[in-house]
Amino acid sequence: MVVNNINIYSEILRKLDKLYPEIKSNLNFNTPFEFYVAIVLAAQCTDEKVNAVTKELFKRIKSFEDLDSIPLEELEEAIHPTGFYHNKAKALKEGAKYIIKNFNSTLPNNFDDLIKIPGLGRKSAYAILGYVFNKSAIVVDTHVKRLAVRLGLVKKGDPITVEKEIALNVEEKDWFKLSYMLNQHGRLMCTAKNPKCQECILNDICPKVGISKNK
DNA sequence: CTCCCGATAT
DNA sequence: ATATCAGGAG
Repeated sequence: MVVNNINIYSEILRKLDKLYPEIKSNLNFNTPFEFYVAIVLAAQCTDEKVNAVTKELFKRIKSFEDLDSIPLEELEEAIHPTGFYHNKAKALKEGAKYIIKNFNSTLPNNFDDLIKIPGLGRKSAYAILGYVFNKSAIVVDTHVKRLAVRLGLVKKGDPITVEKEIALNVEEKDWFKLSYMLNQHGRLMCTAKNPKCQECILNDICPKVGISKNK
């Protein structure tokens, strides 16, 4: 523990907690199955676009069996606006098959099983653990990665480094909350382009204030 | 590392 | 016209 120095992690947690007191996914879902579909579609896509698509899609598919049996072309058409639709449709159907066969049609609640499912990488697996099963998880998406670099928490922004660094410096009970708050702050304030540094609650502890003025 | 897609910004 | 943004697979 550093004594004569502020802990940047507790400062971030304290400040961002005022802005984002409640953890709520930006993806709309009512069941574990729906979150699984939504998180696969969310790859390289905004949550808003995913929600626009799933609103209708969830009326037609309600289980991994439904997903397994829906014709590929029909699924591709339904998810088209989320981009990468060939990949995603294939991933969803292969994932559904895998879950039916290996996990008795039930979404697993542990990382080692989730990461085996075709189409789920680390970010999606941890998002499922956090949002669906309320387990501790560090969800490192592009926003969390960007903020971790800008705030100087890591030098290298690859997701595993960010995960390790947060795990090392933050109590486990705050892992999911911290990654959630960094995600929200990245979406709303510390945007990729033209971050609003002047209005940012973290601008007193951020080494990168004014970044928008440069390239 | 490249490929996968498309909307929006510049 | 070209750049940027949003993960995973091979």
